[in-house]
Amino acid sequence: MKTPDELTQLFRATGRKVTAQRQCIFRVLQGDVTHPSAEAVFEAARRDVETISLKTVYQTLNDLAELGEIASLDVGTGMTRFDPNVDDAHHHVVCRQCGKVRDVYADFPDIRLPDGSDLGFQVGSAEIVFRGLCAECVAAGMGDPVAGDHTLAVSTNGPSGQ
Amino acid sequence: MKTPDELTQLFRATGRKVTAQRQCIFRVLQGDVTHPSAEAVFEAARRDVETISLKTVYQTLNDLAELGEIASLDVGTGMTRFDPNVDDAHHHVVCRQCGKVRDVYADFPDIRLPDGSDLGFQVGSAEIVFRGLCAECVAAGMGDPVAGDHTLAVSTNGPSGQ
DNA sequence: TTCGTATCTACAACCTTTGTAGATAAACAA
DNA sequence: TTGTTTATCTACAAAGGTTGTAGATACGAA
Repeated sequence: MKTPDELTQLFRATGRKVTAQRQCIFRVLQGDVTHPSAEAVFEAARRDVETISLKTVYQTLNDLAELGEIASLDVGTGMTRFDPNVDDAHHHVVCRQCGKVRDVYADFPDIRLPDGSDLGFQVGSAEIVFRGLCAECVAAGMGDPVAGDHTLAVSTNGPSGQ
Repeated sequence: MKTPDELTQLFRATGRKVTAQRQCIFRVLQGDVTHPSAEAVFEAARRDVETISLKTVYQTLNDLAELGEIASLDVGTGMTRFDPNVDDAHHHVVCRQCGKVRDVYADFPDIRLPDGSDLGFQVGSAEIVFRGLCAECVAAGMGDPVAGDHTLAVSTNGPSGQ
């Protein structure tokens, strides 16, 4: 994701207006590695701009995703998560217990559909989601990292796949 | 997934009752490779049992998932998809345009988090989702298989990951 | 400063999924 | 077969996340 200043320019250049609410969201996202939900961005932004509305957060996040400045991913935690990191190809690891999401910087050059197994699909990208328990949930004795493999998900909305 | 008869026995053995509605759902799922949504199962089941309710479909699908007979996956199409195939380890390919989901039977033995990149996570499983355009959408001229990589997702709810 | 227009907030609606209540029917024993 | 228990059924409403609408506001260029 670009810096708040660069995003300001980008928004103006694309016919969008730059408001205090939007700049606040730019700052909130800057350097965030937690893949926050819209609600989480809302909570954080509200600490700066008390009157910001959830709708504005959704709108701005969707604009940023449309511009390719952030990626929206659905990792099965019930809500869309937003990833400001779109510059480096990466995958994700998700905690089955608390829903924590982190980037995985590892290259898997072999992830390619073998010829004949594409069922006619023109495949453009591949994503890997690792599932298990984060350190905190392990320490809390949440048990088997595989057990209860229920209702999970992954989905990206980056500029060009990853 | 087991056969409808085997599922009938399994349901009884686990203290569940077997109704005409449930057996209808068993039959609908049998051999289905489309990864139907609850709504799709509902539509199909209603052709057999006109009075079935959507709630019953959700209830039965959740029961089947709990028993490990089907997997629920969230591939970012907005609703949970259900996969009767839980016997073979596999991954998924998703059409960006129409939401079609198909199984991918390919083994990727290298999909493992390198030491030190797990961020403290105890990883139990990994899923790969391939995204692109299905043959029909390619024929319909839906364009770039990568463009508009918006709002996608993947999530399994199998018996023990994959 | 002025004006046109995008954005704001508040509120309601949407969609998928789940909870509740009373009616119904499966399972099992007699 | 009949009766009894109890899970399941349908219908309805509600939850949670997300998006549409309307009028008020404020950005940004002249």
